[in-house]
Amino acid sequence: MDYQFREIEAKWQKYWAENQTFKAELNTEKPKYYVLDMFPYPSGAGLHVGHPLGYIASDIFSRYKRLKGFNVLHPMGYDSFGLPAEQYAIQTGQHPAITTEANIATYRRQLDQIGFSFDWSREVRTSEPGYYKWTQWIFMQLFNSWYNLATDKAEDISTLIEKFNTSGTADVKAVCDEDVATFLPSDWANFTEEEKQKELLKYRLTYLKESTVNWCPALGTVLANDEVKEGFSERGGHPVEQKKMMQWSMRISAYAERLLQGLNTIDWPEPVKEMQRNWIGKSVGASVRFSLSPTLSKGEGANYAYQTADPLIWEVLKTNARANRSDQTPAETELWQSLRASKTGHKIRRQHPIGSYIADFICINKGLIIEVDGGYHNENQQNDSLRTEALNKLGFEVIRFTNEEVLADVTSVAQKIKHTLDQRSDKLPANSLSLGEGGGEAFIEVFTTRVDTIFGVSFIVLAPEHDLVAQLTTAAQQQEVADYIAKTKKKSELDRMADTKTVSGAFTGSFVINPVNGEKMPIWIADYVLAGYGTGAVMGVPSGDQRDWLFATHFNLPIVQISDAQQNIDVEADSTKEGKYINSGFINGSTYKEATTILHQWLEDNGVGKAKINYRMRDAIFGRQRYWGEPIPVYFKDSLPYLIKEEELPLMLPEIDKYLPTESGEPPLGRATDWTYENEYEYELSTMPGWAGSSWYWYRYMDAQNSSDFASKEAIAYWKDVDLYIGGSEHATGHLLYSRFWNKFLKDLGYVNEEEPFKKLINQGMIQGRSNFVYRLIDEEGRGTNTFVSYGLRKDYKTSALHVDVNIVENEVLNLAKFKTFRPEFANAEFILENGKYICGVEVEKMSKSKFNVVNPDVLIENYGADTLRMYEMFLGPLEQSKPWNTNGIEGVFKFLRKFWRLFHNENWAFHVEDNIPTKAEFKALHKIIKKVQDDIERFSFNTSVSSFMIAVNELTDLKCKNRQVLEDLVIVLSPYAPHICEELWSLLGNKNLSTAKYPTFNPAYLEENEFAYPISINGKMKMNLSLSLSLDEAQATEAVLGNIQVQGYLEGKTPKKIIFVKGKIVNIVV
RNA sequence: GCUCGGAUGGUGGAACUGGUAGACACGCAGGACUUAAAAUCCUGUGCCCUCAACAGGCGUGCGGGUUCGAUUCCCGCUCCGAGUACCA
Repeated sequence: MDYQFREIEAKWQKYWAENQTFKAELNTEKPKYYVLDMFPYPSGAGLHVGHPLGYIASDIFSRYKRLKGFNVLHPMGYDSFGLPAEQYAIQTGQHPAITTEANIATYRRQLDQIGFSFDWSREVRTSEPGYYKWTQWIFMQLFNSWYNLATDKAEDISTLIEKFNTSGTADVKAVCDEDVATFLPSDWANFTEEEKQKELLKYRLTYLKESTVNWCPALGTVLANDEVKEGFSERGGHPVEQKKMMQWSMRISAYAERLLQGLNTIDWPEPVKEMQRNWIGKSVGASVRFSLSPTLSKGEGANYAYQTADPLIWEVLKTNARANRSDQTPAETELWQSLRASKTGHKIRRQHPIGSYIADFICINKGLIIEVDGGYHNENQQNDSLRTEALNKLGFEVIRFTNEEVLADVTSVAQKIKHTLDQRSDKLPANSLSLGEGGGEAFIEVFTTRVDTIFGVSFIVLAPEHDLVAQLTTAAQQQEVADYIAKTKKKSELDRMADTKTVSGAFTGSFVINPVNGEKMPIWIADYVLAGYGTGAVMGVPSGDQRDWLFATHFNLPIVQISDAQQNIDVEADSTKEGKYINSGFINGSTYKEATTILHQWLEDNGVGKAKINYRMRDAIFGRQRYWGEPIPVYFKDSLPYLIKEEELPLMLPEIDKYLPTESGEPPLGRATDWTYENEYEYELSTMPGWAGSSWYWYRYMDAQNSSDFASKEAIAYWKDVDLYIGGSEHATGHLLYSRFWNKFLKDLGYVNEEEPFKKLINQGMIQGRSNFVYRLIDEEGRGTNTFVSYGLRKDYKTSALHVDVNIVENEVLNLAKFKTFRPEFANAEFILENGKYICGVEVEKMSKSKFNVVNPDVLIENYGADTLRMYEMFLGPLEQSKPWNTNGIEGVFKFLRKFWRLFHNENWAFHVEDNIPTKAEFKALHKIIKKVQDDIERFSFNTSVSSFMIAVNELTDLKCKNRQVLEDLVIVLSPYAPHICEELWSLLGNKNLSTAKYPTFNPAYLEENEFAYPISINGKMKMNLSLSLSLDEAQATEAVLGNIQVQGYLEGKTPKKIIFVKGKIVNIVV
């Protein structure tokens, strides 16, 4: 029988499914090998032709590894939560679960007919409660953890509470919010439960925080940075704006350094690692504090050291403070008597301006403010907590006493104050570098990677959004600054990015002092400084930074040369690190390295800065205002979040009437009725983002049915990590980074064993569309006619190009009959042909329905079979290379499989093999392919092995090989690529279980030759071939070559100067 | 701008550590079989000169270099693709 691919493929697919042929073994002595594909989102369009490419490669690899004796885990599942199903639900009212289910069925059918060796018993779906239970469970672990910098890992929150109990915040080194409080164990003990929870939330690895988010009004949800491309949503291309919202976040920044270092330990494509490095964005530099210089000169200079107030309202505050001092409440007067003149051992001031407030009492060097409540001064009537918060921000701790307390027992109040002051260190801890540190001086903090250029600073620039801008702007500059900020806001993200040439900015009217030389320099705002990076403030060094140079030139600010190596700084900035410093005070004459070291030390010693590492990576937003996602297992009590109990998992997604946000703007979950925790507390209404379910799924495959753990300890210990992960590079900074983050976290908590989840990563190239065009003739009035001109002749006519369905074009030749039925108006189409054919134009574009360039794998399988599709997809080119989809060569692969089939059959298509001893040539052909295929697969060069199969089959056909022994081995070697035909032939050969056969052992003896046709080249140019025995050494070979008549002819009597002989490779004669 | 890829016949691509450039396939041309077509099989196919063969010349984006020898290594450039972006 001829090659009947349809019957053969159906038969073996059924056989594999019924026998669970590819079920990974549980108890085995075999070494493990875990091959993972990026699981698909089951979209309504069905499997895209790009998907099978990676799946086929991983399937070949898995089947090959099984033949090599490995216990292979090769699972598949669905990332089934996501936006499209929800969009569809909004439009149709259809529950997303139903759409998802239907789509999965299509995917499964399509996957099955390609003949993948997946272990379907381990299938996962992220939208199944049995799966998302564990996604929620991991969320809970994150909520219950903090990142301890001392041990450099995540720990249970109880270890933090323990520290608070025993030593307060003193020896806590954590990755946490910036506004954490500093307190003593006694303070902690006095915190209410609410206050404790509020404080702990600032440390948890998943936390609730007001943050600026990418809000997409059209989608009604928040998007992660990597889901926004150039100001538009990646999905749907809707505009995205910045908005402040309370949001769940993941403290991925805690892992920045480990995520960066881990990249050096894994075998991933360099571009992906590079993208992750850029995303993490580590910069090594220094933070420097520039103290604010008082703007008022009349006598204020003397007060400078104690200047702690907002410079703009200093005058007002000072006057008010003076008035307050002469109009004290009885309690204040009473207390002042006990505190004044260092009676407590600490210097305390009363009615002292701080920021835009006046503190009742303050000890500046301890950073402590004492407030007596119930006062009747105007400025004290503000909400106390607001005031405390603002003062905390400035770096001050506030303790409060009521009037009654003070009047009742002033001595005990004074004692308490003294005790608190005694306990406090002189400065606030160095890690809280906020305004107010260092005794209360106001300053602007900048981050720089070139602290060595600090003597070249001639101005400071703040982002227009910087917190201090309003306070720093003087009355005279008020209008200019306000105008500039308004202008910046109007500019869209896109404009701001496109317009990097125009220099713009505004002077605030205020000044800072450069700590290294005491020089006074102006504070500007400009939109080239970004609020979201570093501190939102930069020091302007025009001689060393081109942007600063442009800014200085534009606004006539001084440009100071700071290195003897800097050149042409009147034309452009020179950022050289060479040379010795000049005009640079105490670093004059030193080199870049020396200067940096000296300055780091100097900054630290003088309390005005320190060496600092900055990361660009922000914490990941972890909430979407969407329905079709994992509910966050949290409820709110007194507006603080609490976890539900572990045994209450999974928190099921509630049924709702429609899938839109509520009228009041709440997320869709707000529509759920009777959906409260313990019939009392509101649940969190946002759901988890798309990446939640995919950030740990490879562990679920290890033990997919487990109901008591996300996977058993034993399964995790055996399978460890993914040995080979194949997928698209579009996940480089999303999925692949989040997965590494969760993996490290789970490892810190001891749930998993490996630091990195994916040992080797391969990116399959993107499959682009390949569109075909016809050229419609245009008449004099510019209207399209019904006549079409072939591609080669289109230049002679006036035509317009039209997309034509690629499925009615073969090798760029249009099928005229099918074209006439393609659209009704083409029924009477006429053609101007070349060589009797209509040739279509070709262009590579994105694959889309509107461009008629979508090729459905189902059609190819119907026409050629899965084995042909599998081999053809591999034959297209290197796996990692992007390429346009093109079916032009598929015939060749199909012919190859028929030819292969014919090797096992006689002229009458009857199965026929012979049991004789293989000839030398047959062995040679076989062992060549055995070696070639194993080498190719190990280096993921699947396209070249397809070529080699063709060569092998051509050779064996020429040799008329019918030898059972040879053909049997050939079947095994080909089976990972074309499993169906090989299974059939394997069983025709009388064998069973091809998938557990042993890959044949390569024997180099069969490839040994005793002669080699040496290429003889003269001066490097190949002239002829000469067959010589491989046993000849250099002298013998040289003699034989020079003795050859033909060689002598080429030499034309010249004497060779030198002869290069490389055994088995080449002979080169130099004349 | 920066970072990372890439550029080889009419097309997809091969040449793995510097050693016969163009494997394998598509397409094209010619032939066999056939009444004919399809299918199948055979032959040829980088370009140029030449009736043709022999022989020769030129050829891996461009310009240099290293080397007996470069698609491969080095320097400089052009173009294409991807990512990223005023990151201090």
